[in-house]
Amino acid sequence: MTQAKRKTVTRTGTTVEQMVRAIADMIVSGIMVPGERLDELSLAARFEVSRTPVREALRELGAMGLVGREPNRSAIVKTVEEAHLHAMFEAMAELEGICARLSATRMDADERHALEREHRASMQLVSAGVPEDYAAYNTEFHNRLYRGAHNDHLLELATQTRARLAPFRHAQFRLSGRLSKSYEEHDRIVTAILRADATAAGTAAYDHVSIVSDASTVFAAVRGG
Amino acid sequence: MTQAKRKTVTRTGTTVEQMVRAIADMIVSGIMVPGERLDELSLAARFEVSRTPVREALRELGAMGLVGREPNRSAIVKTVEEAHLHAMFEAMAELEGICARLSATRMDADERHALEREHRASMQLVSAGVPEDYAAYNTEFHNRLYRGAHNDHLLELATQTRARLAPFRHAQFRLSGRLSKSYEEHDRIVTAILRADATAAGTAAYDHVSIVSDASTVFAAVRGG
DNA sequence: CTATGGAAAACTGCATGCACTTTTATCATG
DNA sequence: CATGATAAAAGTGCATGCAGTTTTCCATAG
Repeated sequence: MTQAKRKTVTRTGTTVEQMVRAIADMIVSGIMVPGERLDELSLAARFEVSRTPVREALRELGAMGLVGREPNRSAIVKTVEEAHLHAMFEAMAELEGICARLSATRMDADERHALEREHRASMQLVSAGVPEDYAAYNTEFHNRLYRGAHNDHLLELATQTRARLAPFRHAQFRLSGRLSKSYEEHDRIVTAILRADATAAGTAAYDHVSIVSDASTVFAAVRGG
Repeated sequence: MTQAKRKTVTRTGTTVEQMVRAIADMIVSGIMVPGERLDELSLAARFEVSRTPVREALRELGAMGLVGREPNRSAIVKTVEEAHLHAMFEAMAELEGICARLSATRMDADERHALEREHRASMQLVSAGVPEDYAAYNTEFHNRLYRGAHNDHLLELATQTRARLAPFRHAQFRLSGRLSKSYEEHDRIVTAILRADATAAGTAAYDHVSIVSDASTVFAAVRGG
């Protein structure tokens, strides 16, 4: 019974997958700082497994771009330096623009209704003013846009890029006034999509991300050095 | 000396990396067919290593999206089903469009000259009519576009998507007339970029990929079943 | 007090082995 | 002849161990 340790009940997947998720979370949530070393032995101890699954997890995280790896050297949390950060936000803006543009013409009735309903409901979150709650809604809003494009690969690219940007976008909703601004920007996107105005939707989404980018780079500069 | 076996001289990287490249090549070049099982023991024997590095390579290939993996089951060469194939080509077209659009305004003088020079030189390849040679040039042409956007993340997304599509684009240059058509399409893109006409460059690149998509899906249908 | 050399400690890369799961082959039964 | 049970074979998941590389640390020279 040494090597059976189903932590939770359901489809948590294999040990390695759990670790990938756990480590990715730690990186994305900022618990692990860029540049930090991820040595196999410590991680093995931490997760109470041997080095073999740790190595596989690191390999996968490397392929995901979250950690850097070179031969005979410890894996390190990837430093997303200023330049690349800007590149990622720009790419994100383009991707969101595409998704919104496609969503405008491709979303079916249910998707449109859901989008509108949830968006309206989010007004309450704005007045409540709890950044964490709004952040959670915001993620779902954007995912809805990605899915609405009805293109699995775009969904994958957008999700992946968003995950990598997460640590740098983390605190943006704490900035005063950002919450209601965000709502207004969402509103422009939603309205355009409901009108099936592809161009307007694309532009609105692009601008929305660009603004977030500006808000976040300040934060990144403070935090990343 | 059981475990030292530097195959070639230079920076081939670690054993695992070599294997990743080798297996990816086999998949991408069609030597391994979608659905084919990749069992660890056979691969280990084939590459004359133990199962450990094989497992890591498969893990990475899984993250790259080239092979499918589920617990306690052999990895299999991923079948890119019709639907997702279309999605990937569409995403590729969007990405190329963005890269070309950005290239039009961002390429520096050297990059523009190189683009023009290589493009002109490729005319010889067209008349020579060797599909393999033109395919190699073509890859470089597109990479030039991705790099010209001066955005590392877009470069990464485009490269990644292109790699996954490679198997389905493989035989397209064998289609009669495709070579010179490709050259003409490239010409439109190059001309627009040299004029710094972002919109035209974007559209031309988008159309170029869309055409390749049409040419390739036929092939994919035949090949993938 | 800073630079340098080198040995020890720490860590990675890979091989091997065992437990558990899936697949395949065998065979009895309707 | 098909069918379902079941045991053997094949294969995956992970632990452990050893060889080789990198990092750390401390003594010694400048």
